[in-house]
Amino acid sequence: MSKARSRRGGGRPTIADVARKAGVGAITVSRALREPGRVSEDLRRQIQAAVDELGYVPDPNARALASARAEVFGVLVPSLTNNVFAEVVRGIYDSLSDSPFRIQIGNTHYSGLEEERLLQVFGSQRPAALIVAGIDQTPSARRLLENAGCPVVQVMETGPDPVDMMVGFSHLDGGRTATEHLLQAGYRKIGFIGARMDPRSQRRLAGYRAAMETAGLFDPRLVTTTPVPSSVSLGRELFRDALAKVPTLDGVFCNNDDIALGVLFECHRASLDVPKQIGIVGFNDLDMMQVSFPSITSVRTHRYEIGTRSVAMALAAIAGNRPEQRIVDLGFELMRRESTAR
Amino acid sequence: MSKARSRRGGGRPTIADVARKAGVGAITVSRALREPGRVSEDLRRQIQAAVDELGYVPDPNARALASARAEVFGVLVPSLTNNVFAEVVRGIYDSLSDSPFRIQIGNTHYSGLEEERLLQVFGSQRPAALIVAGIDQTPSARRLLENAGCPVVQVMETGPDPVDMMVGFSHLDGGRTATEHLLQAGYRKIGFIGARMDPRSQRRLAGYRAAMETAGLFDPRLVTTTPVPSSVSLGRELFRDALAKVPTLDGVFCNNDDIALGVLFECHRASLDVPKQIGIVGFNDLDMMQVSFPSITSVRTHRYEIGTRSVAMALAAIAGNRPEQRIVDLGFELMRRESTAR
DNA sequence: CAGACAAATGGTAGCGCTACCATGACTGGC
DNA sequence: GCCAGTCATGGTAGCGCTACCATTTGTCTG
Repeated sequence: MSKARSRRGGGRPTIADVARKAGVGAITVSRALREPGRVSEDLRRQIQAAVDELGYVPDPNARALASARAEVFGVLVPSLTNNVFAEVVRGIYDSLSDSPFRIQIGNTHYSGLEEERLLQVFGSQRPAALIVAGIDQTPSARRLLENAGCPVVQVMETGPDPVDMMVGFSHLDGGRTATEHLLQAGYRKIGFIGARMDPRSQRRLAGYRAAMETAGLFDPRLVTTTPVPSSVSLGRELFRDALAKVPTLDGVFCNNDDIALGVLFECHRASLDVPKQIGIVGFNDLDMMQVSFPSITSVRTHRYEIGTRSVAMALAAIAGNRPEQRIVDLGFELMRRESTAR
Repeated sequence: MSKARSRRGGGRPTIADVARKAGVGAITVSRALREPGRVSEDLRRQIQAAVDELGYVPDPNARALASARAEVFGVLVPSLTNNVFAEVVRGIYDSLSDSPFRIQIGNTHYSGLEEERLLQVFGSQRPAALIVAGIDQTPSARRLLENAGCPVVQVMETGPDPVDMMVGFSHLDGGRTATEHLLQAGYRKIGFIGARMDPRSQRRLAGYRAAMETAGLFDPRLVTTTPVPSSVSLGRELFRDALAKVPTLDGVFCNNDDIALGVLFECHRASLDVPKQIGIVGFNDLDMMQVSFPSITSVRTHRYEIGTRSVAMALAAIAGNRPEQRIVDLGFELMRRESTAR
């Protein structure tokens, strides 16, 4: 039919092929696909028929080049395997599954430098929006976000100074609430056990410390932390360290639920009664917390909702109506369970 | 300087700006960036200086359009929160972090139709490679993979008929090995407990069944499954169901470790001695299996390595030297622990 | 020293799409 | 019935980059 398929390109149908087949101009095909309302119903039908017949799929690269805007959401998280971020990402995916937007995830490995590098890479694509975990960007990363030319949502935490928008909650309040709960339950020698100690963990620790100081019970020897990535087995080890330091320990607030589970298992192993001798509180409230024996008190966080909400805000901003509320605090909920019921 | 910044584009430096500043042709800049060996050292240095000074970052969309090939790895997994796939994805990310390739993850939600849709979307970008979980693509999805025009790696499982390449292991053998271990330990009324029951779970079940039939002990009432997504709490519930059906149950092979953990907790709650009254075997060997009390026997799978290996094979194929071994079986390892030590 | 050949560089012409700016056909008000 | 104001459609000119094909220079052969 055509006298010569162009040398490059895989011979896939282009918008020009569709236009020819439908007997319209290329630009009308483009419009029919992106702004159907601006094309008469007749032509729309013809074009759709041509699209179906040819199996035409628009080339997103050409689209991005021509419009100087890629239909991509850039998402930056510090870890892919940590269930917490996986849930946020799942929320983002589910919210975007019916939209034309693709998603590109970057793994910063909890490194500010890596975050900068990824922002550079992501920015070069002119993404439609950026969603980044945390509020502690390096100055250079912050500048990249400010100049990204697209909506930016910082997630997981709230803070006073958003680049653009924020969805999260106060980790400091979460830590304080968890610790106050232990205090109210009558525990006194309450330890803090934390792994990784990223900025959010630091703020949970700060909340713990505030509560303990208010009660006049803070003692630095009660705090056991490590920069090592969190795991259940690490929770067990850290708990043993903590007990070695302070044998009279009668409660622990754990950085997260993996650590808490490790503590519980070690209590079983050492025949320490939970909650009688040791009270345990976790953070995030993973599904297993309510099932364990005994079930474990934890601070429930709304991770999936953080993902869906951040997308909703970004989409609104893209559509031109930026939410008037730029900082959304989704809060948390203390789930009281057997591990602190004494 | 330039008489008029083009109306479109964000005013970011382009390859022409770099070329002008370095006093060379645009194409030479392009080469210096992509095939440094073909440009003299002098020019390379000049060009690098211009790139640094201008802060030039190539536009991946323009690059993809011009070269009919995007530097993107498309990755299709059925779930983002399931730790198993998260580990595979982490391996992929780590292997690709120093390469120019970006990664795009698609979440199929265990749906063949969704997989087809995503393959369509991914294919429209002309990705550099595709990595897909599983070997049970729909005929239409399989056709899309065959016509993708790029290396394809099917991961998680091995099978007889790869689209292109495969990295995984035999879930059937894994299930059989786990069950045989329980039999050797002296358990007789061994149940199978499974959630989600995707094709891989089905094959683990088939392995269980094969082992039980060989021993002359298979009984359909020993099998308890549900299509519901897996979780620790579900494991607990399914175990109660299984016990209600067969009160003399003395062992369980669990679909995965979440289920196994749920079973363990229910045993604690019901004061069933593990391993004396009930033997438990999990699948995947998550970190917590070795820490739990008692520790849980599990089939260790090499998820991270599946990710790294699949990338290595794809990169080799892109570089033009397709591995001669197109099917790589990474095997598994039975980790014997307290939960079956009677 | 002519001719052949490789290495280094550049010019031109798109890749497939959309922004921008016409154009023509209507509609409605006075 | 004329003019402004819509609406539907199309043409043209790029977006920023690279494939392809020169062109130039230097090096080697006989």
